[in-house]
Amino acid sequence: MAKTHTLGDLQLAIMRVLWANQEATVAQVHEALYPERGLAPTTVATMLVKMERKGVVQHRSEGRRFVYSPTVSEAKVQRTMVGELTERLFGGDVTALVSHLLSEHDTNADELEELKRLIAEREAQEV
Amino acid sequence: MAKTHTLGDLQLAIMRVLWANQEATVAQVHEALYPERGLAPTTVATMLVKMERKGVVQHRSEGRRFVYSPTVSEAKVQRTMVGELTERLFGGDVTALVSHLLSEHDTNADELEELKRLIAEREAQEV
DNA sequence: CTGGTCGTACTACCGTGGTAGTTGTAATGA
DNA sequence: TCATTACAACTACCACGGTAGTACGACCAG
Repeated sequence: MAKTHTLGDLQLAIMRVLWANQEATVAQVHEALYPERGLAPTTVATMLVKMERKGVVQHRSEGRRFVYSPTVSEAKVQRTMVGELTERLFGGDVTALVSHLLSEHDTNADELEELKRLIAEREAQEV
Repeated sequence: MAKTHTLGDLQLAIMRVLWANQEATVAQVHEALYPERGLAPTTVATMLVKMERKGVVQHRSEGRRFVYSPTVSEAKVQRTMVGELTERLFGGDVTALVSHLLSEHDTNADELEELKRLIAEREAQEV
């Protein structure tokens, strides 16, 4: 059931604005997204209503305006969505996903260094 | 608008059957998926029609039956979908995705070893 | 007081994934 | 030959992401 926290493209764009600002009015979100997307303000408002119904944002009234804030963290959304994709595409095998990233995405030397560092860091914690 | 190669859950399940068997009839796909999903045969057939319209499978007639085969590779679909997710969720930063995997997904020691091996392998090619 | 503007509420529409019933036809078996 | 069955074709729905117009109430400027 809990299809929760799987967001579409626009929804993620809106969340990014909210995550970056803690909270924002419809107008502010619209303003932030307009340059790349050129959406109508009502589109953003409608989407926010849908997102609230779904439980990923909430709002409070400030005068006539609604101030929206996220109710889920970026990390949680990432966890859910990456987990779902890993499950669907790699049968839940995380190393298969990383392996894929290494072979298909042309990872450069710097990135490889960075990855080694991340793993070493992780190993340190592990103990 | 090449939104191509972004597949839903059932579509991926169907593709996995086709990838595993090179080709399959509707009945064979249905048979393969029935245990976990309990779908009607017509559901599979309808989905295959939609997938063909979308260009990810093709079919040839064999007597009265249709034999479907994939027109895109698993690697290509993975590349597209992982790429999209990476873009949407991590602004295209692959190391951010891996970092996320390491911190949120509880990666065990064996997996870490495996990852180091993969990176070393990759580094060897790099030179 | 009154007209425009700001901003939410409501409604609508399209595309697509997912699910399946109904129908028509062709093959098959009694 | 005729009934049953196996299949594909067609049609229909729902949910949801995305997009936006219209309507209505509040608020501000003359």
